[in-house]
Amino acid sequence: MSDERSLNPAELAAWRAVVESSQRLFIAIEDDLRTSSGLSLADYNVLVELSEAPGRRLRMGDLATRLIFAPSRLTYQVGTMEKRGLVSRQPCPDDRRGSEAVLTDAGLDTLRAAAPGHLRSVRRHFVDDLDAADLAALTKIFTRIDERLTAARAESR
Amino acid sequence: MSDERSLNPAELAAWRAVVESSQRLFIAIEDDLRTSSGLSLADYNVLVELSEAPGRRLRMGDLATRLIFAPSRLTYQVGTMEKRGLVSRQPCPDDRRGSEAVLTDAGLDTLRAAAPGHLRSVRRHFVDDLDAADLAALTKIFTRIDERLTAARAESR
DNA sequence: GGGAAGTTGTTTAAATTTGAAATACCCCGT
DNA sequence: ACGGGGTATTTCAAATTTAAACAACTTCCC
Repeated sequence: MSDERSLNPAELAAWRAVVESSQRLFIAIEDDLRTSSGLSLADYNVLVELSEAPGRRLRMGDLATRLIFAPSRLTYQVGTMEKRGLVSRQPCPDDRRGSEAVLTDAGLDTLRAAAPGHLRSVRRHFVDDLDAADLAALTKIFTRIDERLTAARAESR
Repeated sequence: MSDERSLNPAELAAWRAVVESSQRLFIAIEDDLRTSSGLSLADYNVLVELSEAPGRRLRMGDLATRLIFAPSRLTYQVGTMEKRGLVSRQPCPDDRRGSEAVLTDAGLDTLRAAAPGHLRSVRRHFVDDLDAADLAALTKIFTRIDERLTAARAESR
């Protein structure tokens, strides 16, 4: 647009709205999840990813990528969930460096118990405020941003 | 929409797109800021808030609210910035319980040095992908979400 | 085959974030 | 003026996150 050194008011307003509101949104939804199920959003997302994966299991690296977690963070995260019996860890059959996180039955039960409340929370704080056009716009915009980021990341290697 | 227990595909797609992409977006922009200026996004935002405040100073509580920081987190954050000479802390004149964070000249210089690069980064990863309609849509949507959250928070007290 | 080079995960220590409790103070009603 | 009930910020310990250094494999390429 104008000066490439700064942002015009419309650009700045959009950027600040996204930064601040998304922050508050995630906090509100995580608070709901914590009080209704005792799970953190990270816990929940691990359970979702594993439950959707074939064999209810994923390589640590895959899981880390999907969750956008640094490797050591995932090691810790899965460690705490293992202690609580939600997942177990198994050595990877074909690659002995690797290990897999596996969803336990208890983990699946926990997810099933937590999901309705969480989805209700997402609906209440997010979806209910939006019409179909809004949803489409958000999906388009954030998908595009993500593609660009991925492309940029690929370049810088 | 349909079943109030879950989300339909369009709703789920929008939610996941926002969660994942915004995450990656913030990480990318913070990485840029870190390498170009050595500041974290939290550092930067503190500097921005103080620079825009009358007298370049804010009560700790106000600052915490604007940054969406828990009080003790802000105490720590300002502590590290004080060590680096970016801000100073002064007792609040009219309320002896309180203290104010004050932007130092060095802090302002640091902000001025960091801002162009940061804004360029925001432009590159975010603004450049969007047209005026996208920006307006984002501003509208996230402002609405924020209003609802604030209303909900007010209710629950 | 042998080893250099690259992967995958974990470990460690340090930095950050959280949450509860402590501290210091304000303000209102008596 | 005094007590009780808030409010503002810090302190402290525990939990989480990060970054760097490792250990154990795999892969490539000769």
